[in-house]
Amino acid sequence: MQEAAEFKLQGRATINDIARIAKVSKKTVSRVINDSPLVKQRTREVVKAIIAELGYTPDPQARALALRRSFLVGLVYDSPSPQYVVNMQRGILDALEDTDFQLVLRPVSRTDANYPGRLRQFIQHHKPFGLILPPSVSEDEELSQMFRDHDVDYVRIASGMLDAPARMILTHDGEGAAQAARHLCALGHTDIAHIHGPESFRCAHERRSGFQRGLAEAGVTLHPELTVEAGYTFDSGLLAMERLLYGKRRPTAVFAGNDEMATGVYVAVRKAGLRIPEDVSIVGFDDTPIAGRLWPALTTVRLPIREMGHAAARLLLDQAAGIEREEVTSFTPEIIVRESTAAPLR
Amino acid sequence: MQEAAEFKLQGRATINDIARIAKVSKKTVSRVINDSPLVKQRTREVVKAIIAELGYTPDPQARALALRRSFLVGLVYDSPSPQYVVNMQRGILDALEDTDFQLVLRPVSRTDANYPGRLRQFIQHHKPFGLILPPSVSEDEELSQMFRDHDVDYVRIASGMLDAPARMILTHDGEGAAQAARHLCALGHTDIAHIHGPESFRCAHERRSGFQRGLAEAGVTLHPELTVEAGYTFDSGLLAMERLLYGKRRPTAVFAGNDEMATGVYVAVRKAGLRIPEDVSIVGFDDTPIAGRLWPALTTVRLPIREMGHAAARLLLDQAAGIEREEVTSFTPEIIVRESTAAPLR
DNA sequence: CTGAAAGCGCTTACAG
DNA sequence: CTGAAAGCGCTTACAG
Repeated sequence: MQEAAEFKLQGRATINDIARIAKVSKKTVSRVINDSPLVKQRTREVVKAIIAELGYTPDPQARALALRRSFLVGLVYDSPSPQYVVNMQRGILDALEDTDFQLVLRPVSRTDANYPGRLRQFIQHHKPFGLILPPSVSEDEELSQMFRDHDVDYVRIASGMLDAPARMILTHDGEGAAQAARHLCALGHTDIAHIHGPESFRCAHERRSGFQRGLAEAGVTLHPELTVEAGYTFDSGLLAMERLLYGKRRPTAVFAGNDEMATGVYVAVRKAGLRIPEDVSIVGFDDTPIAGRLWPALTTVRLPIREMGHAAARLLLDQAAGIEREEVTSFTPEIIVRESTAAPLR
Repeated sequence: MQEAAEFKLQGRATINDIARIAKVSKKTVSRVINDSPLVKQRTREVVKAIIAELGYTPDPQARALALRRSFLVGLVYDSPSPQYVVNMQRGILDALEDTDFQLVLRPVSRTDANYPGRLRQFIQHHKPFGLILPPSVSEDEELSQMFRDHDVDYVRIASGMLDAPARMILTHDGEGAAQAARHLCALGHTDIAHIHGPESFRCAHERRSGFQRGLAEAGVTLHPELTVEAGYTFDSGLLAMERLLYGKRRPTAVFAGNDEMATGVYVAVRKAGLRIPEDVSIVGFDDTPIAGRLWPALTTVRLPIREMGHAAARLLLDQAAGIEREEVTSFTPEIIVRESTAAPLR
């Protein structure tokens, strides 16, 4: 059996097969697999050649058991926008392709008081390799503390510097919002409204203050009665816009805190019998696929969500490889002018 | 140490802790965990009580190694519609919640000739508990054969009876398409176009033939020049509609094979300066979230995608539990009449 | 109905 | 630079 296996392997090869054929110990094979420097160059080459020849790949379950750490990367999200989630998934999968890591989905509800408890159970039980946290999950300090306590790697995607550079993907949401403001002011708008996301999302604040800053540069002020809070969802955007349309001063332009809400704004404007952009100009945020599918196509602030997901996963792989990282990875959004904005009719 | 652990466990409890405290062997604890009938009632109760008290849960990595099978459920998809994918994920996650199973994402490209090879590598390597296959991946016979050869459970979601009932979620796409036809005919349309999905998708055939059948009932025929193929994507839907609008006979109503393409149809109609539904009535298929976000809201054939995902995951859990299933699980779509359809102006 | 031993395929101190 | 032994936390025949 021992000898026969050298020629014909039943099933997949194991570390023992490699060791036997290479005439070294399993330990040495293990060292080669794990890129330990403590292996003689010649030995390493021989082992690698045999690994390649047999198409051997170490069993992830066995490694997980021995390392007390699985090869799962969890995406923990509570995003109300499905488009955001899909794009992020794509980016992460791009980075994880051809690695041993698998992406697992962990949607959570921050309104569920026990959501950190459920997550703790998940990490204790499945010992994920790492976690990726988009907003607003990324903004929960207690959660990150818990991950550190349990020694699990994570990357936070947020619009503020909440953590060490190696654990952060920083997005300059404020700058993107300021661009939206400059665009609308340049067109000549002065009665400008802003529908922002929920107070519980930090990026909602960033976008609002960036927008205000941009307006201020042009000498325009954001009136409180033209500033309304919504929930980053289609329905809440629609409702918020209806409130604005029937308020005492009707805006000629609206900046919605994300594309989902902007989509709701479209419907409210249409239902009121008004035209886009002639009667109302609309700007969104994110540039999710829906932006280009609307008619007229939505002018929006593009956040490269897929690339952000890719970068977050890369960061996790770097942490594992022990690569130190001093500079923070950051993304600055950029306005994409389409057809939903024009000069006001006056 | 041995004794101390009885009172204070460092880290999480293991099967050894349970066995020691219950004064039985690990094997007996293992039997209780795996619901073996070969345990005396009294013993089972004692062990279960201790498991509950310590909040013990068996380590998935260790079980995976011993069972040669992991606790991952893979979603293998090539759907061009992101909304479809998100809904399906939600349904699967609903069913997997509070189980040990994790959902992993395996997007594939059927145009990549080596895609079965990549999947084989995944199943050999990660030994997933089971796979869920929505269209069009579900329609690949060779793939299913490979899964059977490798002894991995799977569930196919398709519009035809391609497999054993225990491995199928059947959708009656043809019936849904027939409803769309009846709806348009009842409104008085006779010049009706159909933009169908790619020939490589079985459901595209089903929808087309069901639509034709529905039209035939009302004595309406589907003219070849009003039948065009597209790719189930927004862009392809837009292009297809433009071809129809500038063809020799302009339809008063269009049935698009999915909502994504219907969204493209909206834009083509708008760009041509025509109104919805006055000049052109539009019907979609799927009832993804975008249907309700369009203006006017899209009349579409609702396929309960989330529920289908849930049912597929349930089927997988049933297979694992050894539950035999004779009847097939099936879903019949239903038309949701919204605002994008009306009588032709004539 | 129950248990002692061996094994799943890796890695981790510990020696040398 | 390399190896023999023990261990990660489970399950699987095999006995009794």
